[in-house]
Amino acid sequence: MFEPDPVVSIGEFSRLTYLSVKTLRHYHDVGLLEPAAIDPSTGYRRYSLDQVPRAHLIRRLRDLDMPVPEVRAVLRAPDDVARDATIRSHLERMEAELARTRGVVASLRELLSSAPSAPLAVTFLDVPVQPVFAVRATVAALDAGGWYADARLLLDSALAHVDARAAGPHGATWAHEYFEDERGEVVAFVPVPRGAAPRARDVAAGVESIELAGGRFAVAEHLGGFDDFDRTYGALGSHVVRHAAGLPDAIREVYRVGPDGDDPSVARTDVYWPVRATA
Amino acid sequence: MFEPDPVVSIGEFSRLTYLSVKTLRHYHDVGLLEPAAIDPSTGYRRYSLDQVPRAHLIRRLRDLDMPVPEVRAVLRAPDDVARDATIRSHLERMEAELARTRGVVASLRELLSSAPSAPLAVTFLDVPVQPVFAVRATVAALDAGGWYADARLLLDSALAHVDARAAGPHGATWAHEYFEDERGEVVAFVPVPRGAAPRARDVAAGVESIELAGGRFAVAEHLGGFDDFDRTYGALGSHVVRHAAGLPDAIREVYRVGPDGDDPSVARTDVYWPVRATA
DNA sequence: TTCGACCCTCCGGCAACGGGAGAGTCAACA
DNA sequence: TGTTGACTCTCCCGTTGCCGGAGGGTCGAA
Repeated sequence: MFEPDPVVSIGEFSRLTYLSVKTLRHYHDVGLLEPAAIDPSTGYRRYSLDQVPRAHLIRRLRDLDMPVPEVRAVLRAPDDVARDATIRSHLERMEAELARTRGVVASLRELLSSAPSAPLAVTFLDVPVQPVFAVRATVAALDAGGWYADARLLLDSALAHVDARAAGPHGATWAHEYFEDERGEVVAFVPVPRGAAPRARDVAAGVESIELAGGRFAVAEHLGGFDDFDRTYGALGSHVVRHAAGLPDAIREVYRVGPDGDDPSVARTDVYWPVRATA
Repeated sequence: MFEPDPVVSIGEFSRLTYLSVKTLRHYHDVGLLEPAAIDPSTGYRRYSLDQVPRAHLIRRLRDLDMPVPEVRAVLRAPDDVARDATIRSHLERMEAELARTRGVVASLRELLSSAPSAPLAVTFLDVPVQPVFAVRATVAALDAGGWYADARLLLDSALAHVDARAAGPHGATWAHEYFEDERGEVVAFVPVPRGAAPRARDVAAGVESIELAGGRFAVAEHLGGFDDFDRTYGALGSHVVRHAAGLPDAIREVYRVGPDGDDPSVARTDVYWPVRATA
């Protein structure tokens, strides 16, 4: 007694799955959920009842804004381990996004609290050439956080193997295109004593030994996390526009005090904005 | 000594605001942030430094996914009260969204927990005609929650004024198009004793006195909140496909036990799926 | 003058569908 | 056996908030 699973029309399947007819057709087009059969003469889609659970899974994943290609990966996962890994990584991204959102909300409140934003203290400094270990890449703004964390690990590792202390706090330079296109060259660096050279294997991993150019900079201290960086940039850049002439060189940040675990409010960053040397 | 605020090029303004050049041009197009001046011969945009704080505010609101028209409303708000109201309502929507997401995650875990989902108990019932007070509307799936809450208030108010008890728990019928197009006619109802009639003023508010058609239904009980409704529908509908013939009439839900505040797990809903009467 | 960096305006594309037109199909009732 | 009326099909375009790129003008310092 073999009883095949009955098939239903797209409208009926829609009621069984809470997916709209349009959506079902779309999932067919993109290969997420192929009908069990298609009438060759009329083109009518026929869905089998055993496709219902699969549709329910798709619905949940899509409700969590998982991108369609990823949903496809989950559905095609060879085993539960691979499947759960994909799902978990998506949930982690959602967590990260939530944390970011919380930061932005806090920063928004701050901005609206009408504390007339203490006028930023800006000083002009002539900075000498600085030997550093550096890791360089063209990075999109969205990836910058993760990329910098990796780069920093590389730098620390290189540093640990040359029997020298860092000659100052970590930092990074950010090219103009990074701001204008949300993607540009970034150089993560850590100052080293003159003459220090990384091991060949660190060089192979991407660590360079270079010198940061010296010159004149307008400098301001940024307090707190990344969500408020724009305010310091705005104030510092405005100051430069008013009182000096900017240069097309990369902006430099020096992370004197990092965030304390989850609390970004203790962070201290010096922002160096390159300006024309006064004659 | 009047010193006008300096103006800067779009690229420089981009650095002051952390907004990409493309984005700034886009905000110009959609009227979010008009440059302070435009060179009539070259078309070059010039931004004034005093536009920086406004740009920062826009950035934060957009980072919270506030739609552009709403951002515009915030910027044009006549006073801080109106402005904060718009922002608060957006934050509330984000909270609601977050709650929904949590529900979906829980429901996803449940689905994946491989508890082989106890086979749903389905019974067939012949239901008599039922007089009800009803509120009727064509509703989109996204608005259904809020709409039903309002409708229920109307029904309860109508009921309170006719000196009659409800003759059964609240419920609603959902037309086929509601599932197929994510938008369709919904009738919220509460059973009343035969002969009860609402006040004229409740009628004016949208309350009708009608009779729900009787007939044969496949009935199953759904446990818990809305995020899992698709599973009950899937199981119930599949059962109908296998053992009866469905009808194009609206599906009926009876909310026997509602969610307990934030806890949807105690809710009990009977789902009535119309089927052809057995001859 | 000349070069490279900067700026302009289109035009097209993205994700994941929804709306709607125009036309073919199906099933139940008369 | 028609004849509805509900159902389904395939395009094609629109949505939101930008990004990428082409093709071409502008600016400023050497």
